[in-house]
Amino acid sequence: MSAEERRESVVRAALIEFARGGYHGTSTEAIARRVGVSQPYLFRLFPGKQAIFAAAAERCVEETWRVFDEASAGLSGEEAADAMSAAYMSLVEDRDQLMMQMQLYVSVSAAREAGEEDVGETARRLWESLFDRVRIRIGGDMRDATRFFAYGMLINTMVALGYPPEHRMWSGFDECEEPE
Amino acid sequence: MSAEERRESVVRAALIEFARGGYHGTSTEAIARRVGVSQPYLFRLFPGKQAIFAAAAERCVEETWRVFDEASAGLSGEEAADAMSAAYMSLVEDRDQLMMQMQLYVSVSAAREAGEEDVGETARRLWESLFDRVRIRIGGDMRDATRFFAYGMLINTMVALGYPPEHRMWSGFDECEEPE
DNA sequence: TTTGATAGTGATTGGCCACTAACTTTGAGG
DNA sequence: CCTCAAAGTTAGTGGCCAATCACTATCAAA
Repeated sequence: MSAEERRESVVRAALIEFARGGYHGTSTEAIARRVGVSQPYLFRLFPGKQAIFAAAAERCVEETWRVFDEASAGLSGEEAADAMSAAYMSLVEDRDQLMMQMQLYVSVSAAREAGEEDVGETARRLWESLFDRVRIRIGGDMRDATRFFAYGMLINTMVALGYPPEHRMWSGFDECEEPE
Repeated sequence: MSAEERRESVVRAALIEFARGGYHGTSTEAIARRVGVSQPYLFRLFPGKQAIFAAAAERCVEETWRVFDEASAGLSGEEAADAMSAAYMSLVEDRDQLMMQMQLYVSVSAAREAGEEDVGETARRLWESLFDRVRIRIGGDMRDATRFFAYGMLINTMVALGYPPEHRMWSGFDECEEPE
């Protein structure tokens, strides 16, 4: 397998492992095991653990946009917002995708603590790129976009806490999304 | 200083350190240093690192409720909601309080990975206790409470990402809170 | 002044983990 | 068949960290 293909599979594996364990709670050993490769080989493909995390984070955000983009293709305004809401709700099935998002957000403060300010800049760049693409798609209004992301962040939180879909804590979402 | 008083100061120090570094990114050494005590002594006051984290998490949630409770004392319905929104907005100044919340949420998935399912149960208990107290205070409606917490989670995220208060990313919040 | 309980420390240990170095395998092109 | 580069491994290192153990210091009551 070519180095480029390996890097791709490392990113996929890393996204899953980091999503579940967080940056410090995930060993490169665990990632390597999931890829099916020896642990030191990761360091031939990436300069270090940080770089693997960064690649997984970027992949996560791009993947999220891909889901939004597909769901709302050809739509705009409120229709696009509804389509993307429904798409995000279905992402609840994909815990890893959502948890990787949260891990990215919290990792910024840990990195700042360690003096790595550029982690924060990267994370904000990713956030804004997603935010603005969504905002444009639903009509450009800042408040609409903010509301959209607010519910998104609550969904992330409830998935993190492990609430099953039928739990009463999900019952307050029926105003923003009534699929059928 | 009595053991009980020491435990209290450990909880306060732990909240700050865990908020900034996350569970795995924070050493008991760092907590002890902040308390001004030797690292092994922590293990006389608490059975282990997990217990310190749990105590800090519980403290964090109770403190958040205290802020809400004070801000909305004697109010109800929309007035209470507005007062608590404003109070939460002012909590943005207290990064540690907000970040500890997020660390609690993401720690659940890491704990589940490690087979400690009771961490999730504890976290959900804390979440629901806060959620329901707020919900009652603002009138009891599930959708209102969900909206309230949705914006709260977005605020947490933006604080985590390190956006200063005057940044354009905060401009979408003016529908839910117009202080003066 | 002894006694005993409680507060607190220094030294250590065993385990994990990111990362390195040196070596082996594989396979496509001449 | 040979060669050489790229893919991949085994073995190891130094550092950190949670937890333990054995010890000291303080002080109030008998």
